[in-house]
Amino acid sequence: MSTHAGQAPADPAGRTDPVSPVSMSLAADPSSPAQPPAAVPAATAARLPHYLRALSDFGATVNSQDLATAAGVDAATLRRDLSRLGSYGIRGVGYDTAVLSAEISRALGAELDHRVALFGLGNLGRALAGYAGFAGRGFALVALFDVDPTVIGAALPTAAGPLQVHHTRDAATVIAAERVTIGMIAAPDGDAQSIADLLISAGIKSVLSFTSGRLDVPADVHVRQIDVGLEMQMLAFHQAHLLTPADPAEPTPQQQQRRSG
Amino acid sequence: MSTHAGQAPADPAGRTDPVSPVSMSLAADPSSPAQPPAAVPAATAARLPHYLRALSDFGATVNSQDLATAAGVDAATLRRDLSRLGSYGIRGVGYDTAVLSAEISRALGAELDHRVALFGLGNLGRALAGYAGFAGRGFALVALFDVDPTVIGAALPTAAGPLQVHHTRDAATVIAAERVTIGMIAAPDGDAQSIADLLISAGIKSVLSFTSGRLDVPADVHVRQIDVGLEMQMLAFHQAHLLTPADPAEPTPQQQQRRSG
DNA sequence: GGTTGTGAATACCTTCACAGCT
DNA sequence: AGCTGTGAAGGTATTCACAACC
Repeated sequence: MSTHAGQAPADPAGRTDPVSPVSMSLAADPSSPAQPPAAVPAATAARLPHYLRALSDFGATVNSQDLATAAGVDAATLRRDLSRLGSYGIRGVGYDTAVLSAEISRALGAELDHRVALFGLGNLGRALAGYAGFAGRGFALVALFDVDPTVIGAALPTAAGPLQVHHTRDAATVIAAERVTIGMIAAPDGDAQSIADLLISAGIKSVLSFTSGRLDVPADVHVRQIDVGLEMQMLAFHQAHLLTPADPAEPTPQQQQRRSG
Repeated sequence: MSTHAGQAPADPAGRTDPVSPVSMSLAADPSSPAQPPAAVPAATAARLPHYLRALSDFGATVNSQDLATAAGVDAATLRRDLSRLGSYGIRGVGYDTAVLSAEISRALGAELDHRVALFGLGNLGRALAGYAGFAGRGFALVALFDVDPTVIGAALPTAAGPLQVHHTRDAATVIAAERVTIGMIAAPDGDAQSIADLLISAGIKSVLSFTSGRLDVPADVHVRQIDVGLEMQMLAFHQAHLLTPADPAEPTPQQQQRRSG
């Protein structure tokens, strides 16, 4: 995902993609009378993590222009996005990075201490287990599952220390005991749906899957999929049509200018 | 990314996010007089890979409703998307899966035989090297790079056979010799920009990075980023605001109905 | 003077609904 | 009868531009 002329970056969704249309708020409850707390549009929500990361590149304060550039979006878009979380900017000055970080983190639910279970310990699964980025962003990897008898029971190294591998069939018990809130699926494509079913019946509402097919889940379960092949196809698309690089919504704001080519 | 009430799936861009706004076509060449071949909007482009994958679930023909459901989008959206590639449907019948696959593949540039170089052979890099999905989708992994002297020169197993590891500093030469067209970065965050610089000077226009920070590249270079931590933050957001699951553009169309909760 | 927050304008995407083809 | 392709409508998101404020 890049943008046009080397200036305004557009999207996020990018990954892959472009755009996700559905906003996310008022729809659910027909009984709420007045106005719901506010409702952050999906497009904005997708950019918040980018802002949070970009914030770490700055000192005590930032103005919208600089932060937007670092995050790969338009300054006006950034200001509108942030204004949806509340008025945390100071006119004539900019944003206090500490305050803003805290507010974005709060909006992202960072204080909820999410506990993650990982299914599938092949190459990718092990790489994920070793990923150090979890703890730093408020996620704890607390359970590992696989169906291969040669790894079950073993203690696998993870970024936060070794963790014992359970059989997938015991997932319900372990998930309850470990108070898991997020499931990650790094198993073969063919096993994904049954793992998803299992997660659903265990009450998990958030799933991150690295598999390819579509997962069939109830409407209240949130699935995000990371598909390397799909991302590559998207790059191939842009390579094929050598057009002005456009950012497919994807969830990945991108680009700026710099060099000239 | 899921959708609301358990019915129409929305987005794609998803991954990450919602939406990418920029379309992609006419902008580039001010010299073309009449109408450019057409121009596929970014939102549509992001969904094409999903259609392609969904197509493999069907027999000789499919109608828009079934294919849309399988791909996680609205039937009208699918029809409009496909109509942008040309008129490959048959009224009263549906789409011929073979014809449609071929057309989508062509639009995605599948016949271009993309050659991929991978930078960084840690856990993630090795997992990617072993990823079997490349060949099947028209990508060939042809070069491996790292800076660790203990792996350089070694032959690392990949899905398509062992490949020798080169030092990153020799990338320019190897990229030219192997006619690489796509670069994948699985190195530590701090090394990403210098690798990107190197790719750019070697003439690479498409980059898929698994790092976190923003990569600074010229406007004609297309970058897609896969950031696991960011995806997790997005899940956390939805978990925090237990709203109607909305699909963040992301580049990932999703969901349908099924069970009820 | 500088910068935010936001009304208004614009662009884009999705969805409806149906004419037209098989 | 069935289904695609698309005009038109509706909704959402981005961008401009400026008033309010520090």
